[in-house]
Amino acid sequence: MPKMAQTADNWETGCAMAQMRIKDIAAEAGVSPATVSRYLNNRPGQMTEETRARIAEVIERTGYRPRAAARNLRSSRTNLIGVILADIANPFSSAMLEGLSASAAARGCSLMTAISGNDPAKEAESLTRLIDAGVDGLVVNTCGGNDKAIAAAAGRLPVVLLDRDVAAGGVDLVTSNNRELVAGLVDALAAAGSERLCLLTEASDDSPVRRERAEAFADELSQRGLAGEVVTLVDGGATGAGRLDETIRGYAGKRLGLIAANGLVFLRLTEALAQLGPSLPAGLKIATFDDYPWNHVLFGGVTTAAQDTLTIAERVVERLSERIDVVTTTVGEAAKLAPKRIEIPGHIEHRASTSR
Amino acid sequence: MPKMAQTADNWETGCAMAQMRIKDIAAEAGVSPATVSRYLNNRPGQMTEETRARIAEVIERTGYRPRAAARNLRSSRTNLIGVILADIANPFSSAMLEGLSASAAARGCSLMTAISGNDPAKEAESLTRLIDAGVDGLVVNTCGGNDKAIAAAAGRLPVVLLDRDVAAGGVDLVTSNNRELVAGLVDALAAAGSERLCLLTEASDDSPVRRERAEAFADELSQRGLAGEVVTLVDGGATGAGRLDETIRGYAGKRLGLIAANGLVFLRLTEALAQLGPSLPAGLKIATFDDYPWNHVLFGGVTTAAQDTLTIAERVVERLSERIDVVTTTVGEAAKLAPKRIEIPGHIEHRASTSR
DNA sequence: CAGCGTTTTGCAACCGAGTTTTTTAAAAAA
DNA sequence: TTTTTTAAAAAACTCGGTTGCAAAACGCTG
Repeated sequence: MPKMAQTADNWETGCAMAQMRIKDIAAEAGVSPATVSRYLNNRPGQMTEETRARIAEVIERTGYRPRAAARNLRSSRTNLIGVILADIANPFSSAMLEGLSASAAARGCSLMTAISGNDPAKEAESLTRLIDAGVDGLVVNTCGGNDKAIAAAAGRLPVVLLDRDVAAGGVDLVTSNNRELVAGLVDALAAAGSERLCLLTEASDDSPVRRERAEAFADELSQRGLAGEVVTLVDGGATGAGRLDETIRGYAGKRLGLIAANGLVFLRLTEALAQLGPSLPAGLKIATFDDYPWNHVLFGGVTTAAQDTLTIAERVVERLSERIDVVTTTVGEAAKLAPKRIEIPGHIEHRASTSR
Repeated sequence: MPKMAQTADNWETGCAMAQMRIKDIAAEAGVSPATVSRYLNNRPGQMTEETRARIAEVIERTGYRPRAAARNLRSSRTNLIGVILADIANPFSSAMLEGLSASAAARGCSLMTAISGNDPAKEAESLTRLIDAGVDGLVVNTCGGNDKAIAAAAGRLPVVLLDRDVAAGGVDLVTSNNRELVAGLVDALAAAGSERLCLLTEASDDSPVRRERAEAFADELSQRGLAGEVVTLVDGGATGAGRLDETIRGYAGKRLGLIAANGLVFLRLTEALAQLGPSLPAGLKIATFDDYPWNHVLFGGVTTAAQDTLTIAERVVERLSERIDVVTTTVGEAAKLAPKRIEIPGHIEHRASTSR
């Protein structure tokens, strides 16, 4: 029987024994560190079943775990995915984080997260901090204002954008099919009898997503020959409530249909409508983006454009993995994968707020 | 002028230049790697102001960043904090994540996050995965069922529990002062004229937090001589709605006051009440834990026990840092810090639902 | 049993920064 | 000018796995 490795036993406490190194395992199993390493990584050179079993036994018994830092240094791979989120308070973001976490874990990766809170400076800082930490790739839900830095990062390591694109393009992007979702909501409102539609937006949101939704909205209206407009409901202070009142009163009794461009706008809309009563004014129909749990409850259920967050997350990680594999497999020059835009279809949850 | 280091320039693209190493910087600045290292870490040996400036210039110009993996290996410190969250959909968790992220960043640390989704198996897996990744410390918002594994982890590296304790104790815990919050809500309802109070709970939630709140509730009632009880509102399916109806009807007109033990329960409560009308039935007062954005909106505003998530997050990171410093500073035996329970006071948001 | 191909295994050189020790140079004192 | 004191920089070794190369062990055939 091979003698106990020096560092394995701690006579003092018996509990907090010193960390074992691969060479300790090797010594105890009577093989070389290289062999243990090959065992741990399933490397080409097959080893005797007997050797394999002996190593397995020692590792099992000692509870040995290889030190990640040493591994990273040699292989320059960390199995870490960096994630930068603009606004974690948004349920879309938290659902996304859960999905990313699961998809990454399924591939043996962990997530390093940073939250910019919609502050470009923080986002830039997170970008460098995560890259410095050595993440293998980055998922960025950008708040805007760092397009150049993000593009530069994408030139240095795999980057996949989440939901929001950068102006110049050229970086992988996974997003919902916003045009279809807008069409779906317009459908629902039109079917509910709305004659004039408003898309309610937020002044501070100048993201590509908002613009895409606004464009799609305008296109849908003209294609169907419907009347309507884009209204900035949320504009810093409480001015929005007045503006909404105006909008609603202006069209009172005229079969108005409202679409909240995101969850925050919907929240404000609800606030404003609450003064009018518990159920919707007669003839008023509403629908919203972002599937908050409260959408089931308010007004007896609000028709919602729901994004398929789980699939989006899965595809993000999948695409990132592709890029990571390419980078580690091929050499510099040939490692160019063409940027790709991936749209994941969402679906419309039809609820009471757009019933006839 | 010192000649360009070999790896610094890339004639091909000019953009993706090879990573520089500390020795390249040293060569270019005409000093030794050790000197650059001392510069980077502000080590004791003072160097000539001129040397310092030259190194700074080269680092600035080349955009050199030390490789974290190499650093980690040598120092066995990663500046990574592992975070395991039970349920990210809960706004408490997402707010906490934002706070932790900010507090950690302020200390130069990044967060590695894992989400258990209230699954003990996933939690256990996350525990080992994060520890294997080499985090300096762990923040755990446990879903339960892993008390032994968590205690064992706490014996190996700094661990601070968030909100939910483990049965055996012995691990640092940061939590809200739930007893005070319960007292505050009872106060608010009593002041609003409620004569009989119900604490509405969720059957599947068997956490120490729920138990603490239930106990505090019972204590408050007996101290004030108020009538009341704990009612399980949410119990898997829709049975809860019926149970609530029963409760409300049973006390109709008797000045009932309801407290939702958490946000999910409150959501179900809202659902059930929605059928009765937009505003609360006469004489019924409600209050809830968990400060969701919707609490401002529903019923004209719902009185809420709000936790001070930012402070909780800050104290968690602070405490974890203390432990990390102790571990890295002192040797094994002396590194025992007594476990500590830190309670952060929250506050009551008084809103329309408990007005007289 | 020699000869040859195949697998298993060990040696030793890494990865890149940090740290201790030694050497060299410069400044101060004699 | 020479010797002593002090500081700055170079060289050498460390951290703990990984990996190219080559030697050793093994199995098979003639």
